[in-house]
Amino acid sequence: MFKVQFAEKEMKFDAPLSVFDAAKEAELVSRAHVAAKVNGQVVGMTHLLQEDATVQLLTFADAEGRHVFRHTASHILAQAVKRLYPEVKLTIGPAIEDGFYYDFDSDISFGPDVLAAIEGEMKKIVKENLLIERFELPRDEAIKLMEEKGEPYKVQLIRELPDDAVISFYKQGEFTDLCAGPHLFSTGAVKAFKLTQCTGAYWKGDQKNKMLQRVYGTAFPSKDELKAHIEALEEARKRDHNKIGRELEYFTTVEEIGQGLPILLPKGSRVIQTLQRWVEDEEQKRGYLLTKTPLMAKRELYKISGHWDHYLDGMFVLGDPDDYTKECFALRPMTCPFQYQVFLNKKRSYRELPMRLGETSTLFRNEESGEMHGLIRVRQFTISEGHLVLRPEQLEEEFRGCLELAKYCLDTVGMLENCTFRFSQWDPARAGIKYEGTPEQWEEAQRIMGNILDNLGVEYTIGIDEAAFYGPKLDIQYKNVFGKEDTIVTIQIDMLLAEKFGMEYVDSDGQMKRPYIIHRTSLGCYERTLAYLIERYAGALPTWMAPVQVKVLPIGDEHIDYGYAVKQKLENFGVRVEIDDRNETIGKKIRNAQLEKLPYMLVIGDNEMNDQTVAVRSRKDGDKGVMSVDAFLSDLLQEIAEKRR
RNA sequence: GCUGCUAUAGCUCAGUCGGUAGAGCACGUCAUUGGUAAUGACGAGGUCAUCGGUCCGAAUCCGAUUAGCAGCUCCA
Repeated sequence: MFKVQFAEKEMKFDAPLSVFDAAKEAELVSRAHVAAKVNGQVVGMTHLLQEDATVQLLTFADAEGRHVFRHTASHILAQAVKRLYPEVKLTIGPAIEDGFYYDFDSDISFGPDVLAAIEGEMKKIVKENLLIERFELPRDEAIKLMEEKGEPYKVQLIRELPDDAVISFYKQGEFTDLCAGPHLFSTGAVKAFKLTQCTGAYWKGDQKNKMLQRVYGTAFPSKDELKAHIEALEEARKRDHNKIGRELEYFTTVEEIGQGLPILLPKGSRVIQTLQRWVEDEEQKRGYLLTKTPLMAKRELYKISGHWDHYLDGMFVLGDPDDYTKECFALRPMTCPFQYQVFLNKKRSYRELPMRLGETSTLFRNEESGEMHGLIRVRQFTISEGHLVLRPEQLEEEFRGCLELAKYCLDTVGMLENCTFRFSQWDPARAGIKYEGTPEQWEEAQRIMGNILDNLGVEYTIGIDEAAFYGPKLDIQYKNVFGKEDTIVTIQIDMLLAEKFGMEYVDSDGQMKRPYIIHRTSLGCYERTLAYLIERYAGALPTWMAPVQVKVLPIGDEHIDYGYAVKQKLENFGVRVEIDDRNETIGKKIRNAQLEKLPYMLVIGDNEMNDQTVAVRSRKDGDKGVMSVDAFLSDLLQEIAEKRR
């Protein structure tokens, strides 16, 4: 006799039975249940219960349930591929955030026609409603089975499993795959799926390995859900900054200038200027000292910092890096060693610390050709860079200040709610290769940072092997419309560079001490931020940062002079105004202004000119009625000052 | 850098079987003087990304390069 505790009720059983049967006995099971959690572990509905257990039934609405569902979809994909192309070798095929993929080693490339054929075969497999059975094998038999099936990658995976690993397989019809599972009960549940694309991906994610063919897909329990998902995806892609940023004339690129070197057009430049002035003012309020340091330096500087050894490939070098009979310069890929010179300018006292240095800093990084993406990944960019030189006891307080500033900036522009935090740590396996310093230094810095993050109540994930070569980071991450994540803000503790540059201060006891350094950004890279803002607001930026805030639309020629007078008045208060004095109908002018997504239109005709008023139309709410210029201006300035979203 | 896709007017895109290029928008001129998402007429605009090859003939087929897109890898 054993007890099974469901959320709703407790059941007692005499003989072992499956989760499905137990749930059936309890009258809890429905078609929607795709898997279960037994004592916290996700299992399939066929999992055998034979002792006391807590069982939570999972549906597609649960993240774990979705995962199981889509993992089965990936097996259906693999089965279809093997039916159509038996010579293709299987590798791995997990569920991911919005779907699943499977990597194949194949000589033929999976173009649209091939994907359509595979989808057709998958439909058949779903219709066949094959039962999915789990079985386990000892290692040698598992290897033998996969060798017989001609799956060398699977053999390799089995060989790499730890000694105590359970080696399980899942079989559906003629198809058997090495897999930890769990899976659905049968293939019939995968009612709606779509293969979305095929791309290359390295075996085991390593550039040195063979490139495989990765087929991406997504799956849902119903066609309606699939359709809704695809529509939502299309909707998101309409916000793609790379598309509307060009259409709305924020930026462009020119073949002759080169990859990763966008031209910021007047609108994009104005937004960045607005953000930059605001961030610089905000930093000034928070005690930052402004610096302006060179964009390049001799190779010797980067040798001291370690960049020459660690990141030469990523730098633009002017001259022959190996010819020591001549000077060799390199454009800067970061600001640290330049800004440190400010501290090093004279002997420093503990009384001067914390020293907060800020700079709107342009950097150059020679990214590989396939890495560039619109304004998000570029070769030249400008960041709100800063370095804080600290006494050790100031570290936590100053780290808090940096985090507060970053959160304030991200919140003000409306991005904070979609940010995630990543505690980026080193990988001891790459000590001495990617990372400098001793394990003791790393453990110390990571311990301090972990404590600070915990004390501040920051919810974070841990990213192993994501640290800088000189220390751990708190990276604030943001996703673009394709779901791809990049760092927008970073706060880093550096325990190495101060030593390399011989930075020290005279402490209260007269002893020379080594300072801690925080590297940080307030709003990150302006180009990247602009890209995310365009996507966040679908091009309709909040009034305070909109490149054009107001457009004056005179109805006829006789209203143009008054229009210019209104424009002038607003401009006197710093408002960014344009006037559309073309010989076009008012309908046309409104349409154009609406498509430009600017916040306010002021329509002026006889009535407004005679009464010294404006007819206000907002992009959001349409016609807002007639009001005096002063009343409009006063509301507008209020909105801008509050940085209303 | 790797895998796949793409490149025709400023923009969005047609262009059939290989026979020397077309629309809408934008732009210019003229007419029109208007009231909350497109007034009308006319006009100008292209070495079909670049270079090379096949062919009597290439926007079209092939190759390379450059640039753009998605993914992988990378991201101080």
